[in-house]
Amino acid sequence: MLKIGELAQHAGISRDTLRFYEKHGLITPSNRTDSGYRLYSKSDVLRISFILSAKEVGFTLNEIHQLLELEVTKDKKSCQDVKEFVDNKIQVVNQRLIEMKKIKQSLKTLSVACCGGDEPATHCTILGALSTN
Amino acid sequence: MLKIGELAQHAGISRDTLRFYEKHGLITPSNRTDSGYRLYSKSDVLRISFILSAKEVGFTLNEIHQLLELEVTKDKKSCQDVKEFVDNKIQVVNQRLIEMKKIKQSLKTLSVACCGGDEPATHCTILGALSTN
DNA sequence: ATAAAGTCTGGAGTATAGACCAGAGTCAAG
DNA sequence: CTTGACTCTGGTCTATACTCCAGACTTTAT
Repeated sequence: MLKIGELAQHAGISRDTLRFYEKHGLITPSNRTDSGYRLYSKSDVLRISFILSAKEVGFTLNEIHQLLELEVTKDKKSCQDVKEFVDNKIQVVNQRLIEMKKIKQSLKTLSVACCGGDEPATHCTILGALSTN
Repeated sequence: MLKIGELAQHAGISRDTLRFYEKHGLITPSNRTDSGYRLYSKSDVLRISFILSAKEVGFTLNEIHQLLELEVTKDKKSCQDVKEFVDNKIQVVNQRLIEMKKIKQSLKTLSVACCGGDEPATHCTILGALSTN
């Protein structure tokens, strides 16, 4: 079990951020010491790592909350509902992947095209790089 | 030349957002009518589309501003500086691509694993899907 | 010619995601 | 057994990226 400072350091975020996530229902420490210190388990660590990945990918904390709440319990929420929600998120991710590859290509063009040559200046701005792709 | 409302509709954003971007130096309409209405050219449209792509990819408006300002003029800013900046952004994009693919895999697992079967419940949450990847 | 729709500037308000601080209690080392 | 590092709660503050007026002017459609 990790104390808040340990988890924070491990995850590369601040203690305040962990408490902030807790206040917004994204994570609750598995235990507390008698004196009230938060104690985080391995699965808490996994959960935090998911939250950070999802954030990096562009999901809001609100969306991440929804993703974490998803549970196909077969009675509470129909499997189909979950599937729809998730498939929708997959579409979003796919769209972002496409955008990301476009941007990456432009950046690469910009990176290699302009150094040490008489490249036309049109390739030497991000917009120039964009329009040649 | 497009008026602000036309460009807004075309780009799928609001007029206010366009004015907001202008205020923050991301774009300036190529022209104005005599009465002061903004007029946007084709290259303005391209610029907006870049801004939106870059935003989707997770860059802040500030970073996008920097990207748009990049110009290898060989005297003002050394080519090497630009290259470093851009290569750094490429690294960021690459990292996000990795995270994105992880998340996508988890979502896919979640999408297919839980409907119509006696799948173990551990596969039916996002964290369950995550840990099996 | 007039009404509706669009645009202008300037400023205030909102949502998100934290960061920071105060005052009090807790723990670990010397 | 005290000192320094850590944690607690509750609250305020900040940056980012919009969003929404208000009041005035312009354009477009009938």
